[in-house]
Amino acid sequence: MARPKEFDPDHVLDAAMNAFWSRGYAATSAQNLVDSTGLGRGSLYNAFSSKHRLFQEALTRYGEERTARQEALLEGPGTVRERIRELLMTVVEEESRTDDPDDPGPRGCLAVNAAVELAGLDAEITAQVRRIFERMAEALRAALARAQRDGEIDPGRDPQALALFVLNSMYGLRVLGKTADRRALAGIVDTTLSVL
Amino acid sequence: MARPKEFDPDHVLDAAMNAFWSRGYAATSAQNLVDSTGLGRGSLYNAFSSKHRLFQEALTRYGEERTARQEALLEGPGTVRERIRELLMTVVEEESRTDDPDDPGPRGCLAVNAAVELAGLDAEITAQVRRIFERMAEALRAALARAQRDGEIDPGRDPQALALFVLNSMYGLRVLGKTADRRALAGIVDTTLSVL
DNA sequence: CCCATTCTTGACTCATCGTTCCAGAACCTG
DNA sequence: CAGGTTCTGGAACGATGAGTCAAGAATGGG
Repeated sequence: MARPKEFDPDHVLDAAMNAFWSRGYAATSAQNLVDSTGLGRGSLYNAFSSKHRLFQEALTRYGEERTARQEALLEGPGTVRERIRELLMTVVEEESRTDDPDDPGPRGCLAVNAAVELAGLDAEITAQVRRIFERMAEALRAALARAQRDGEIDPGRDPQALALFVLNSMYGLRVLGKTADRRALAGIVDTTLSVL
Repeated sequence: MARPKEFDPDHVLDAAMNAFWSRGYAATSAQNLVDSTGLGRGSLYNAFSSKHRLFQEALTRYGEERTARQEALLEGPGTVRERIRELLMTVVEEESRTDDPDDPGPRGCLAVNAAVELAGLDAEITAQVRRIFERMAEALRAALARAQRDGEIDPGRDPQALALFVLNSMYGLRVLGKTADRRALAGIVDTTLSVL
């Protein structure tokens, strides 16, 4: 009934997501998005209406992907402590700066970046970020509650409080990762885990 | 010998600092800076050369002020645990969102905001941020080492590692503060302090 | 009290911003 | 294979970005 799209919307969203992830929202121009997605301006605006909406869709996609992956990681085999250590060490690896001077450095977490850049300035995006944060907190809470049932962790502790504590450490790593080296970050992971 | 400046550079820097703090670097326009400082465009550029340099000077001023205040807080009376609790609870208060819908929400920490927005894209600012982070870590390390000498904390622990852990929690609060409420943040502070 | 110097004001430059528009191409249904 | 519809590529739009500049005003040393 009409001409079909020539692009895969998910690929385009991935490309846009990477552009926003590397530069941030404000510093990513429509031209950058045209270049990185390969679409023409018309197609891009026809499909996504505006830079703002494109960012929202990219952030949603990021949130789905990430939280799903991290939920799977937490539900994997081994003790919950081991699972949480792996979760945090994945962040450490992602944030570790290399010695290559051409390396643009770690990109952090798109949701954290969006929170810092846009929370308070953009209610919609703030709400999206909150949903992502809450979903991650819930995944951690469930894992910790499981550890309590299994006798791995003191059942007297508040699993929700512990979950927020771990999440807080994780987001701290996203910030300190901008300047700290891998050893320092790994030490923080050790100290964080000593609470559990 | 020449016409004297009609403005106080420190006041102007404070005004610019607040503008950048509220909106971020990229989203703060030269016009915003003209409006918030009250200077004419010419005077602003004559005194600070460029938006980038103005940001650097504002960030430097922020770093001096903040680290000095936090060093003083850590060196104050009482146990080091109490001092660190007060430091973290100050952050919690700063980041606590009110129920007022007109409240633009917490602004976070300018150094953390700069790290997230600009690290990897701007080597000079990344270096400045690193200096601020390291100075805060050192202040914490000194306080923790003092607590060890005083028998308040197990002298077997690595004070540098503990300092980075506390700093990491603090920067995590700057992120989670964008969406979490005061109770959640206060709980994170409690859990963080349970390590010491 | 004049002159070299620096500061102030705001109009101006020109590049780039996000977005719109349009002419042609591609498709599906009938 | 005609007609209705949507997609494509890129030119064009008005607005705004960062930064410049020129003309006048304020200063203090000679």
